[in-house]
Amino acid sequence: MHFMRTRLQKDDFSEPKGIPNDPRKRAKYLAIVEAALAAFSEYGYHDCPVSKIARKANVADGTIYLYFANKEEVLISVFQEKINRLITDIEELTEDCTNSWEKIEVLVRYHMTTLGNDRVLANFLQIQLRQSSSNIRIGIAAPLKKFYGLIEGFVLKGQKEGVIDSAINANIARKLIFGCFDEVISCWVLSRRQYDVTERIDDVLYILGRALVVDLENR
Amino acid sequence: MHFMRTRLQKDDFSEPKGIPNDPRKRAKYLAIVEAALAAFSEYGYHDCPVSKIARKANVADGTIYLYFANKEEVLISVFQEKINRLITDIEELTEDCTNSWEKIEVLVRYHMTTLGNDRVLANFLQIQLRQSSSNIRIGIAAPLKKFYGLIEGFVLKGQKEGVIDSAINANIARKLIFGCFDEVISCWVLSRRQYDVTERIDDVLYILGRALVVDLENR
Amino acid sequence: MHFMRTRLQKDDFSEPKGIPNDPRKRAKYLAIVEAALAAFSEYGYHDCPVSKIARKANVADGTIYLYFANKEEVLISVFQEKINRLITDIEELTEDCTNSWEKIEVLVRYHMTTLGNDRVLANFLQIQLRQSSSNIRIGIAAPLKKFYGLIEGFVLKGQKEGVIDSAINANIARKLIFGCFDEVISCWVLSRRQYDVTERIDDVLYILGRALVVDLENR
Amino acid sequence: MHFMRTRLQKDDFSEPKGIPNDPRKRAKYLAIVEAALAAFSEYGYHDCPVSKIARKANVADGTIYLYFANKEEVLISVFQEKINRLITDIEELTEDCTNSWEKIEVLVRYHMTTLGNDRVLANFLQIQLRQSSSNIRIGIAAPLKKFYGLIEGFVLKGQKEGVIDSAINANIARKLIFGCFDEVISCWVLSRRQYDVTERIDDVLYILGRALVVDLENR
DNA sequence: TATGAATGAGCCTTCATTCAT
DNA sequence: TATGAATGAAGGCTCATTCAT
Repeated sequence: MHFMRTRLQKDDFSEPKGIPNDPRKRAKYLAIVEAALAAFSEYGYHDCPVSKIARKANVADGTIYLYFANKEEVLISVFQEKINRLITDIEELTEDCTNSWEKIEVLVRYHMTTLGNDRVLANFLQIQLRQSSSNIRIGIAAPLKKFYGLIEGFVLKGQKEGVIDSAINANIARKLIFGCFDEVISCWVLSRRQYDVTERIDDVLYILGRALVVDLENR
Repeated sequence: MHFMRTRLQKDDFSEPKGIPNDPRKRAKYLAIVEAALAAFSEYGYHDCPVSKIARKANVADGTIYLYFANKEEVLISVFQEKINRLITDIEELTEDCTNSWEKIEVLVRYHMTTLGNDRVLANFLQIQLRQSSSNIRIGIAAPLKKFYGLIEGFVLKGQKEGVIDSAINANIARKLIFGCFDEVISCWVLSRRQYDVTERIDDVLYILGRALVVDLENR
Repeated sequence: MHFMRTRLQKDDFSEPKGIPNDPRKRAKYLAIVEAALAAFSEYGYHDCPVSKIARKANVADGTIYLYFANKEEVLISVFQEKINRLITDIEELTEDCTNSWEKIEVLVRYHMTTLGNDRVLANFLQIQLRQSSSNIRIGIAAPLKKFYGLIEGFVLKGQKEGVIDSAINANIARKLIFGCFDEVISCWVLSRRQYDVTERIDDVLYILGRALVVDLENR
Repeated sequence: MHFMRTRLQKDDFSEPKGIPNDPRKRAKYLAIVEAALAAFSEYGYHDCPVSKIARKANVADGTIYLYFANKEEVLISVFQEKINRLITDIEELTEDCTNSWEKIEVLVRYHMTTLGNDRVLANFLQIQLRQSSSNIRIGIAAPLKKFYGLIEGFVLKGQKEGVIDSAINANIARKLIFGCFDEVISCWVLSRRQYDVTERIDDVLYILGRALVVDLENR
């Protein structure tokens, strides 16, 4: 039976298989995740047969289903792996910042540099991930919220610290920040022209600084 | 790069079907466009069979292909219809503005109000449209660029007028503006919680004003 | 714009699947070939859905596409299987002939007997195979040329041996021979009346002998 | 209802519309026949939509169905028009021949010259006509039989006259003659190489003469 | 009579998923 | 655990035919 084919028959009770603990399994799990990242980037989620992922991961098609419930879960897992890594890195990098605006600067700089130097990852996160059914959106929601929360936290903290204008709606600020670099990177990924997005980072930070930081001239 | 995945074996003899002039045909063309908008919003582009559009438009499946070359072209046409309408409306509404920042305010306000009051349209523009293959992205590029150009034009003009900080990269400003309301609306559409995005307009404009406008305190 | 007018510009990289070596696969490949032969004969190529072949072969529709690139390739493969068998058999049978006219006699006799005793095969080779698009004609060309070459080779050799009139254009002779038994068998297959074509073999050989053989009365 | 789509529902009682008497109608009938000849030759029967015929004939798609019951009948009518013309011409041309072998010579010469100078007609008669369902074969049978009868009549008469070997089975002789020039012309039509088939006529007649004519050396 | 827009049945093909080995 | 051959549902699209005008 092919019961995953239609949403209606979606087995709501299937627990997500999750990241295996056994290190050997974990290696194969990660191999599939990396292969999927590459394959989705190359072909696009909807035009990427599971068999392409399997081939890139050097496993049989069926093996995918020993590690993931279905194709959607593969996409979700790729996102989780990548976004969690981003979050961890940013948390680490921002530890030593003197104020929250600086943390935002570090975040934007790190995020844009990371994606700007990894077009495959950028393509996945900016483009392929959006090719999603509502199932996927649900699966993505939690880690994405965490990433959002990270940014919004910086804004709120910055407001408490007095570096960020308290009149700003922090949630909107988060959307401004995210929306801004998201748009910058998306345009870059989709552009035929080859240019270096990381060169845009200062421009982005300048405008975000204007938008957020109190007493701008004294920055 | 994944854009070139399919060679565009362009059928040299198929004239683009475009918008029919004959009013009776035009009516059916528009009926299909509206049906497709609704169907894509409801099911998502990839999970929406052409037959669903046909049913919503009260025509036979084959009739779709008298007006559109294929399913992709339907999506593109819906986008063109809608974005052109938005552009026209905004151009009209901004005619009387005294300065370019005001124009941006009108644009943001109008855009957010329009989508905020039409969840189906918002879902289509913010979510379904992004579910696109590279072909679709190409088809969408032109009118989208026009919309982008409208915003960027306001920014540039504002800089000449002295209302917008000339140190800002206008292109990045465009991405900030677009990225910001885009993110705000996307989150709203995807949110389970029912709230009124139009209530966020002032917050958005406040932060965009900070980001762009010169001499903010004296505004 | 009509980017995607046709689904697939035939994948130029798809290697012809060919006859599998793995004996288990080969068995299924042959099962499909036989099923296709029967199905094409029964319904005619253009009126024979792939699903009919699958059903006759006791496989799922999709399985056909694990062995053949498309429906056309199925037809081509059936032809290749059958014509190659004919060629091999004839080559073997004609080894011991004392002269080339005898070889032609054996060829005609064997061909007409084989088809005359296998109406399904005859129907396929004489009728269904001709229902072909130019793609199919191209796919068929090589083995057909081999069969033609076999006949023409006999004629040429016969002329050297002095059994066949050297004034004859060997290529025309090939067409005479082939055209003659081809026509005889085609008429038989299409005829409602049930008769035994093999009874016509001697008549065919008599007239071909007149046409080709030198010094007929002394044969 | 689309009841012609499947054979089962074929309306056996629909009388063939036949050639109209009204001269104005007859002109349009012939226009469609000529357009169909060209269209079938160009695209192949199965790859030729009725709309292509209509366009070539400068009529609306629906108009075809005022003159012909269905697409099959169009093909049949083209064949009838053409073969009847051939038969009439040959009957006329052979009137003055001194013996039946001469008549056969005239027939072969005329047939091969006509088709050899009209690749479109040749393509239709040799290739497209064979792309036929059994319905078409039935519709074609009568005029084809007449053509066959013409040839076979010449053979029988020639045998009575003593110019053609009486030991020959006249029916087989007919198949030899027809099969031979049929094969010659088919190969020519399908060949990429551009050559002049009419130059093969003498070769064909030489070999047919050997096959049929009594006392060849004294010819 | 002529038109051509509309119909909708039907088919080739893909590919997520399963399961025998 | 891993394999990969097999499955078969599903959908985009075509086109012969009809019928309202």
